[in-house]
Amino acid sequence: MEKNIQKAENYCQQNGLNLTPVRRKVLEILLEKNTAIGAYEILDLLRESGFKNQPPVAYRALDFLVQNGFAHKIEQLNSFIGCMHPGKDHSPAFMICRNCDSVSEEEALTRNFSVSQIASKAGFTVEKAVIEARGLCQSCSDLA
Amino acid sequence: MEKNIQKAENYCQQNGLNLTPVRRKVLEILLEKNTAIGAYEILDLLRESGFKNQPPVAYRALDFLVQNGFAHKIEQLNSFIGCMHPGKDHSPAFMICRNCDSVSEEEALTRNFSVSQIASKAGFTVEKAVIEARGLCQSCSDLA
DNA sequence: TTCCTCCATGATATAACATAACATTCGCGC
DNA sequence: GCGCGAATGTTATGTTATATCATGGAGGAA
Repeated sequence: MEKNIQKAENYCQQNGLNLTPVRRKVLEILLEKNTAIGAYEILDLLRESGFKNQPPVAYRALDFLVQNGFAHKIEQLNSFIGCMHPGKDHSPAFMICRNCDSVSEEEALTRNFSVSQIASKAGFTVEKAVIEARGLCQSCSDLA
Repeated sequence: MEKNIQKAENYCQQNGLNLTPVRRKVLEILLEKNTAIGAYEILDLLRESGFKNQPPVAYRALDFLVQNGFAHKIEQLNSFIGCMHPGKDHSPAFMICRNCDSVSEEEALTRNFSVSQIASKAGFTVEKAVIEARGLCQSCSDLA
């Protein structure tokens, strides 16, 4: 995980972004889990680490992280997850396990899979696509 | 629109579902718009029609409608939209225009487009997929 | 009929998620 | 030092959603 933070810091330096202590801490929090975390849970963890804990603190940091590709919002869960490849242009699809709550990020931009293909039939220009699946992850299937 | 309500009523009768006055009214409200509507806006409209207007009233009706395929939740907007083909097994993709707020439903289940294809690579079993794109609709593109 | 049960609704309260608005601080270039 | 912009501090409030318990009404069984 520390490696990912390093990568984030490098990326920020190269791109004139300011990875301040709160932002960095939130990113750490996100990267430590493979589940999505709500803003208020993050807030609690921030407080434990001595940061201020009013809602805007978390939301601002999350905005920054999402904006710059270090995190994604999982719309179905109203929560957030760290991203392992910031900066890289990607169109993620999230797999949310209903059993263990794990969330995994897959690459959705393949020849066989493009929201834009569907959209273009309708004359729609896609700027951002949200793809989130619910179901059972590998491990939870194996247990069944 | 009245025709769609009719269809819904028939479908309910055939499937032992109870399209009560509130549920029917909420469905009417949803079908009258081509944008997504929030629960609290629905609540206001319900009150105007003489229904009770505590939050659970709207959420219960919406649960019923979503459960039975008469409506979908648009996760990015925390709001709801009526569905023109209840009962039919479908996997919708929504196109949300950032300019005019229209939301259109497209069919996502094609040979070329399956979340399950992506998921299966990861050993994930999809039970429900949410696909929502943001961008510009045809008419708004034309104006630009 | 009476009772029971199921389903839907009524009603109150509160939880969970998110942002508006304004004040303060601090680094940086002039 | 001063002005500026970016980030953070702070207070308040807005928005979305659910838990919980009470009530009512249709339909079946004894």
